[in-house]
Amino acid sequence: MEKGLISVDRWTGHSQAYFLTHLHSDHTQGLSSSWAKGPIFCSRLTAKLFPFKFPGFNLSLLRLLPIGTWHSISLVSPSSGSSSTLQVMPIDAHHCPGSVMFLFRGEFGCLLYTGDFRWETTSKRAEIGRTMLLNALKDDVVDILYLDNTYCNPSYAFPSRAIVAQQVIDIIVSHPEHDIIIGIDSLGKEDLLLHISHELKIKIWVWPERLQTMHLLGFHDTFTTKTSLTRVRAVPRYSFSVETLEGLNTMRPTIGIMPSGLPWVVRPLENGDKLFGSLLTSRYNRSKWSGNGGNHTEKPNGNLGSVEKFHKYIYSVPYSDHSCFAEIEDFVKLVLPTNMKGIVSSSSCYVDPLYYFGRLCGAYQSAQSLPHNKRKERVERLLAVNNKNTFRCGASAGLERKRAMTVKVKNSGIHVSRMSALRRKKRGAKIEENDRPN
DNA sequence: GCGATCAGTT
DNA sequence: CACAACTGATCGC
Repeated sequence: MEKGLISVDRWTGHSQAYFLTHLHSDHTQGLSSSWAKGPIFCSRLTAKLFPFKFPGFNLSLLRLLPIGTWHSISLVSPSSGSSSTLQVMPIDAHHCPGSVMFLFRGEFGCLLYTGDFRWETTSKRAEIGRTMLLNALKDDVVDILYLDNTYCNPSYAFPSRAIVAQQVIDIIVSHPEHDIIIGIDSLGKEDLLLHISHELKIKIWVWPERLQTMHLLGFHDTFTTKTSLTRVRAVPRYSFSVETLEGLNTMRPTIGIMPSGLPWVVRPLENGDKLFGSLLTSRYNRSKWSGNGGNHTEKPNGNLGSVEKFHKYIYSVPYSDHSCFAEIEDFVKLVLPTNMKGIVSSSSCYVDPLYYFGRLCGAYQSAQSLPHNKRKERVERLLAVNNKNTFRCGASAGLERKRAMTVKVKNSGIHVSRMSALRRKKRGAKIEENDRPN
């Protein structure tokens, strides 16, 4: 079976060029310090952060692509030996530092791979990104849009990060005598922390490795590893728990703030436009929260909008680095691709973006009715993408995936996974199964 | 030691 | 219940 000439966020196969959208670990599975299969194309900031994540990596493999400009890459078809030129433009994805989308064009047509992205309409930076994309697309039709469909369901609605950042300020200001703990990952949410620091004129504690990352990002004055300098600390999300907060509160009054992409599901039939979400595990829900009567229902901060207090020490705020449904819709309307695919299929509930946005695709009907779309097949032979979205597997893996295949629920657009819980994790089995003629 | 896979965490 | 992102154990080489 012919392998893809290029790979996006996919590191286990063999390609001639590899593209990295950003440095979160679910996009670098298979990448390591000793990985050396070929050139990696990424943004300048990702390249700067790269050696910190993969010390000892052969940096001569990295190819920096300035954002917003086209670059040509020569590829050679392994089967025919003929060479072709691929053009690629990285575009700011507004997901985390260094994150980009990749716009490709070549003999195969025009592809846009968003990686993880947030498409806010309010900020200056978002406006620049929108203009950049429109300029890049002005002479092209996107044949296939590979879309971050993490929250591709109208149930997912949350405000812009700027609004939520202000909500976080309100929480902190309303607790002047408390220490503040904020859960973050190894990359991302820097803008939130900078906003807090700027508004409240305080430094923010981070753990030592995170301080190094902050320095690499160019933030030299805002962050500290000295706890005595500030009451606001950003801690690893995996060390942020109810138990942690309860332990801290035996020493000093402390509240936790979790900026989370957890589902902020609109429940129109319940409490009007109130937003609900949860950062609590089911274990905790059963064992402690429900047993603690009434505490979580008090609303000491009536003006916090969708902020939800789940625990006497913990606030969850809908600060998401992925696009909400309305933003995905805006994006699709802007790009108007001929066809599209979701790149996230790890959930037990996969929503095909075509269900919601298919009518926006110019050639959607014809693409669906044609038994063989030659152009699409050419495209798919060229491009191998990450394991959330693999189009190519060996024959035996293909058989396995037949068994684990998803089932399309008629008229719902929701594919209910039949994978066992064991096999459910990020197998990327869903997308191409529905594209292949049987 | 390394990569792949799985289990488990918030 | 759910998510994205992450850590850590284990296994085969």
